[in-house]
Amino acid sequence: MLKLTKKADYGLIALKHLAMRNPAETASAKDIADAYGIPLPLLSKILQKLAKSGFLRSEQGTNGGYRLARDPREMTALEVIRSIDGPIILTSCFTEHGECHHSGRCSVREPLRKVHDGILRLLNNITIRDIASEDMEVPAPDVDVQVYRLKPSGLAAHASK
Amino acid sequence: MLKLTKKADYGLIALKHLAMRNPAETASAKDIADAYGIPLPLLSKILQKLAKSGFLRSEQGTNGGYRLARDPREMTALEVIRSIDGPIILTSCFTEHGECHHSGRCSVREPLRKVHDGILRLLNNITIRDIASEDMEVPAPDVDVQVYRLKPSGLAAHASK
DNA sequence: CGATATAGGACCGAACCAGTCCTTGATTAC
DNA sequence: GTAATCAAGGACTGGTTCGGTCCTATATCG
Repeated sequence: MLKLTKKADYGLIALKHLAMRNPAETASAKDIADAYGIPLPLLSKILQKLAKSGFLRSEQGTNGGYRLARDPREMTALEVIRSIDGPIILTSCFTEHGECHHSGRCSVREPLRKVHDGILRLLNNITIRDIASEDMEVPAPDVDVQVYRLKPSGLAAHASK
Repeated sequence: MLKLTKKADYGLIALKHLAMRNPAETASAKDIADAYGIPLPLLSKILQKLAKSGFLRSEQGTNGGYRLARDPREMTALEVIRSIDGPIILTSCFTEHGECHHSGRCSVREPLRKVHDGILRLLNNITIRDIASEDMEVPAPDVDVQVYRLKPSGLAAHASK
């Protein structure tokens, strides 16, 4: 039902945390876990993944921890989420490389691919730096270019379970 | 991992199917299930839900079945998905009504809300009619307004599990 | 009546998510 | 050298959700 995993959340939180600090100092997994109430062993694995994916540089030993490996402006939410959760697949009809195993029968594949690409684009246009900058009141321009043509009931409507 | 459920897929497929037929005739759940290889009892419940949500009108008895209850231009993918899968919540930090139970600690809530709204907008801008029109090569204009500013590696990159 | 429909409750296996536990190994402080 | 502090990573578990099946009840037409 179109939800991000908590791991992805935690990963973004951690990266934001690191992006807002002096890049010279490291923060340990425990520091971050404590700061946001995230279970330490869980966060550890997320940070390990982010390190392996090249977002973080890790330092072992006393006073070790993690620091950003790249400029936060060069880390998109899309990359981060993909590195933690794996590829984003809107519908099982296509993997990120395409191909539906249902052959030609899945008639909504192409329309949904548009949505899929739109979501990727959305996530790709948000960087860790955007997230770390406190005043997201003025969002990245091209994220909000689209006309907000919702009907009054649109977003407020709430489908009962 | 940001995936639509198969139920939502099936629901969209069914609505598209109905939208492309003569609105005077009904199609039974079995017809649709057979046409797309969807398990009948599963599809039945989806159609029931869609009927209860006002997308379909159902007719029981021999030669019964389903027909669209409204103009397909007035049914958005967002409404359909919500009616089948329930509310879309990008992150557990906020329900569709807002409110994070982690109080102030979840620092990425606001940035993610932008993504969340973007996705809703995306889905809200696609109608069943859009999906049913075969030539989606020319997509709804405001869905694709955004600049496609992906780095070369962007969409192709594939995060290993 | 009997065939064909929808309506809907109960149930089940598999997958995945979130989280825990435990061990290993590197680095620094003492 | 030893202890403390850190990351690395494998194994496991409880819970939830998803996808799907089964079965019964009810409505409608021939």
